[in-house]
Amino acid sequence: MFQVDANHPTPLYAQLERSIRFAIATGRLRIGDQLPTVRQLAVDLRINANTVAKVYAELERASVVETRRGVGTFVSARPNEAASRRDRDRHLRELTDHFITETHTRGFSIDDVIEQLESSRKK
Amino acid sequence: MFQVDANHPTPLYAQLERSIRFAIATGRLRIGDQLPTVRQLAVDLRINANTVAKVYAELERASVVETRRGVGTFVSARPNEAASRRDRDRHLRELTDHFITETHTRGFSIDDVIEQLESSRKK
Amino acid sequence: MFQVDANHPTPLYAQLERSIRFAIATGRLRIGDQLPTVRQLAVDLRINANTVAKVYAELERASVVETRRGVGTFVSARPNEAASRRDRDRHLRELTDHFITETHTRGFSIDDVIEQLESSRKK
Amino acid sequence: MFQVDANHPTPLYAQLERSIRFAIATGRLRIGDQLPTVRQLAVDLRINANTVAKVYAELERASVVETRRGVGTFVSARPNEAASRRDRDRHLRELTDHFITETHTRGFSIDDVIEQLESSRKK
DNA sequence: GTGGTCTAGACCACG
DNA sequence: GTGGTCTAGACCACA
Repeated sequence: MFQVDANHPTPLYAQLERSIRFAIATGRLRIGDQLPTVRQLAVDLRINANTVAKVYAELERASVVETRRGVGTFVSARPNEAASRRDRDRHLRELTDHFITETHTRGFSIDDVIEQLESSRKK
Repeated sequence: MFQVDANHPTPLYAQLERSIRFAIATGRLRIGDQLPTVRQLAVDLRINANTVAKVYAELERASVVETRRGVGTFVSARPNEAASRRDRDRHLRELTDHFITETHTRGFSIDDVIEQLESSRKK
Repeated sequence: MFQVDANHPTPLYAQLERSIRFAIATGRLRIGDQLPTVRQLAVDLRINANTVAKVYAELERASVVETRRGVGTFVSARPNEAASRRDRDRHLRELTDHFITETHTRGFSIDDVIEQLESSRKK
Repeated sequence: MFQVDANHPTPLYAQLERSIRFAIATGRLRIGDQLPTVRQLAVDLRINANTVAKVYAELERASVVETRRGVGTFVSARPNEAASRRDRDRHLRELTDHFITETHTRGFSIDDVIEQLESSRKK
């Protein structure tokens, strides 16, 4: 559901927070949906439970999620659709920029990459 | 020329390294081009010169740039690609497949991605 | 455990890196052993903690040590030697021939050298 | 005659000074022998003439060499034999320590190295 | 004037 | 308490 990479220089908590916010912004998580428990998510992502708890707390402070004691954590925010569109664009651009950088490091040009993607599209 | 954002949770040095690699990947920096001096770039980006120096050192370790003592820092020639054509193709396919999966998880189609890549190529 | 000399013209970080690699090469540090903490080693050697951290980071990049965040730094398993027996032999011969030439230029015989190597092995 | 390595972390001037002192200490350069001219040595070693000049000046200040204007630079020191012996030992030890570290980095044990050296000795 | 090294000290991420 | 990041500022090596 969410992804974090311990070797990525971005702090784990920031990766996770962003990942959750993005899932909500794009509708993969909707208002009222329950998030995984702190411990479960920590196990799934192989990170420390404190790190997950910190992110949930931060999201609660921002009114993005709501914690009901003894029950769980739920999505409370109503994403701003306009902002979401901008977020999507920005996010796609970041992903592709990083991909371009990474493939170039390994010796491939943008043209190589586009060609490969087009052949994937046809399939 | 390069961009970093002190408020972004990704470390400044990682942002800058990526930014430089991206400039090379997209052809805005070419082999032999001189990079800004350590101190000048530090002033431009409003970050510490040590942070810039760290990035240049890291890029030199990776043979992306070459420093000539007392002269400056330059984009170095790309190392020879020793792998066979077949290995290269397989490698590119792996990278691309991984990228498609990642973007798809986030709700982007292959067409979205190709469009974004094309726009990077034009710059 | 490790030695550096602030008056030696070789940079401290280079002295320390070599010292740690030497300790591993001679078996005084083994796979899995924990290295001193950054701050402790800085105190012991009377150098700045950043200098130690730089060395640990460099050794990690070279896969010589492994750091576990919030835990410590450890000697990592040696990467698999992928080269064939034949290539390895040739490589070792090249290194050794170069070394013999270098020591001979400075007036040492092969016997002198072997004797010195034996004494390192015993430690 | 002398060796310096621009990629070695030790400053060029220190490498060169040491190299010259060692040649004198071991008798490869004797009292009255002429050293190469600053410019010639700079060309041979592919370093800047200022660096060579700086070393010669330093050696002159230490009365190791003597410069006769318009003539050249000559060895003036009488090496201390006892000190020279200690220097030799220390030097050999440094060389072998570095060699052990380097070969270990490339996956060879001290035993591998000794074995290779012994086979070279027999030839 | 270029990059490189080192320091002292602050603050952060993680377990 | 562990390592990581960043800063400000000093001094050095080299061209």
